[in-house]
Amino acid sequence: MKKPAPEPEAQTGVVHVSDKTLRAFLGYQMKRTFNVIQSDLSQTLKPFDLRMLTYTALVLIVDNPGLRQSQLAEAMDIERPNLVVIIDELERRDLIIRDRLPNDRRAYALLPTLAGRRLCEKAVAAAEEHEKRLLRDLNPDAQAMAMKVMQLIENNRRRDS
Amino acid sequence: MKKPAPEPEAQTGVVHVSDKTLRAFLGYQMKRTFNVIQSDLSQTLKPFDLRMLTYTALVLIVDNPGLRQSQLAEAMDIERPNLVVIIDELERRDLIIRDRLPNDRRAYALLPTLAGRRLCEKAVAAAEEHEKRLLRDLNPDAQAMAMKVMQLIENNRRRDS
DNA sequence: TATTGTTATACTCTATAACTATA
DNA sequence: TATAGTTATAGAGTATAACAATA
Repeated sequence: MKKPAPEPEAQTGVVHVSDKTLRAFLGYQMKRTFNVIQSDLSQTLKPFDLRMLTYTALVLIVDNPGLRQSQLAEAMDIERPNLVVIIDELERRDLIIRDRLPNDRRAYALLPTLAGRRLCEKAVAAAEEHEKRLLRDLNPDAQAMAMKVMQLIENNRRRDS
Repeated sequence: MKKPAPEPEAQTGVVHVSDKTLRAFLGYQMKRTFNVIQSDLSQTLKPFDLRMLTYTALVLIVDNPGLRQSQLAEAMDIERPNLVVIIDELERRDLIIRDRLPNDRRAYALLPTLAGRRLCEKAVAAAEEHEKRLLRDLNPDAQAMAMKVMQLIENNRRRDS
């Protein structure tokens, strides 16, 4: 983070953020970085006709066959109503099925189809490439550290509201 | 990251993500973490009637008086049309002004008002508290490392598209 | 009475094309 | 012809309340 010349009406296109402000501004860098990951991943998943949300849902169902919608929504950190259309889409494309639980007929067990598993495998391989590209400058220690930092932040989530 | 028992139809509420999948899934943890930061910051900014976008714009204008809208949009990583309503709102609340540049009458210099500076100061102080809370388990080294990781990822953004 | 999935709905954020006024 | 800001608009993603079926 170099400091550009602080003339007020600079036409350079370089925007200055003071150290004080930046320190108080985790969300600023976080959002920029997430935008990069999100748009890169979207491009990567386009050939499979998957978005980040449908991809995430599919991966989690393949990894956790029998998952209920409410559990999946919690894992994806989205509200239950918003998951419905995602599951609808995956089911319409015969990538997963909703299987009524015999012991609780309110809920569905979400199961991947064979086609779902196959598409998932290909999409995960592509996503691995995408991540390798984005993380190419980072040694495994730095990657692990970044993961740990994110998990710690998540654990400090507000309990209220 | 402990491994929960991998029974397929677990009712435990714990969702399993295999190591292989997780490794290929930076966006998954990133999104969860960003959600936490975003919703916590939104709560924090509510008393000031600011959202993350209006807050970011205000901070950057206070730090870079005379900025043009196109520069600000680039800094915020959003499209120019989407910035207009944000600037409209800040101007309507007399937190900033649009000042025509005499040498290029197409563009505006964005300047904070006194009220804008004051609100910004208070909001930044609140945001600092918010960040301290989320980062309380992290030593400065880990924080700096996480920042560096995010910047490196951002620098690997796709050039195409 | 509580929970699962659902519908409807509203709001925010994002992305694109086309316009205006200036350069 | 190109650029800065704008308008209009469409599409994602998100959040909440209310409902039917089931527990």
